[in-house]
Amino acid sequence: MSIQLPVLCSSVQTHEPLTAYEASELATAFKALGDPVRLRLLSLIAAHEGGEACVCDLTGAFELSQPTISHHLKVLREAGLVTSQRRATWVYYQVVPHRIALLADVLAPSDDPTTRRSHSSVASGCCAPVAAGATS
Amino acid sequence: MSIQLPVLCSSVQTHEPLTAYEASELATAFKALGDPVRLRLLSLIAAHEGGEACVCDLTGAFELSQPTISHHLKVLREAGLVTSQRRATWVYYQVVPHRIALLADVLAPSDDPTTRRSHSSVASGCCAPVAAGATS
DNA sequence: CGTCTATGTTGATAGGTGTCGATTCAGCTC
DNA sequence: GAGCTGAATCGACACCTATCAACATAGACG
Repeated sequence: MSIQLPVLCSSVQTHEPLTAYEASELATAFKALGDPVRLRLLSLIAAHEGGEACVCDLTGAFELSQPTISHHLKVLREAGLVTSQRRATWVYYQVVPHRIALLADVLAPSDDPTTRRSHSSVASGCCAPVAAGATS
Repeated sequence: MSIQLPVLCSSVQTHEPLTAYEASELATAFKALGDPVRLRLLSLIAAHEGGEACVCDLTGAFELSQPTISHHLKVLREAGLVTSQRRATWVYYQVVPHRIALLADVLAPSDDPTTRRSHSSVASGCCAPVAAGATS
């Protein structure tokens, strides 16, 4: 259900243009970010105590119905940007930091590789496809 | 015609959740990135000699009509991610590096502010709205 | 088991988006 | 000015998406 996002060697600002495949995978993630509600959901989850939040913590922040919030969370989940975890009656969502950091790296300028931010999973898996462990 | 993108103090991964306004402005930019064609256009322009490319350099890379490419370039331009410049018969597009770097910063983890990437215009204008000088 | 609460799913609908062909516009060259 | 080339715009169409109300599902609790 979730996509596989390749770890990239090229950045948007490198001399190596993105391949059609890379662009296609990345676009799915950026498209998920391309909605104000989902951006706020993401930051709300990250800002919430313990780095996780249940749906009931999130719906209150919007004047939207619960199914709509649930829909947006599904989009984020299928883009691999968050994971969900059921505990008792509640479903808790957490962000996937390395996934978001990967997107940041794609956008970051690459003219200064020495100071280039390196994130564990990103650095270790460069140029190799990495299965994104999203929720089942 | 172009949007104003505020320089943010909060990141997606901070304890400060995005405001509705910030999220709305950012979403416009991320939405522009949420299409594989536009992502490739962006990287093609950046990778092109001199950091700029005319439309005729770009259309050849896709099996899409010229109006379609022109449409995608317009979306990128209105999102403030590229600027255009007419020289003689040709129109040259260039990326707006600090704008893309700003998006990278929003996504980048903020738990380590000392190593946080700082880009000229971003760092200098923190928390103040910055007019994005896109093409007229 | 029945009920209650919290989430997810479905179906419907209005509006947005990507694409193209046809046309128009801008600037060069003759 | 006429004609040519590169690029933008327009109108139309198919497809996608955000949203809601209604319903279904999962687990807790009596």
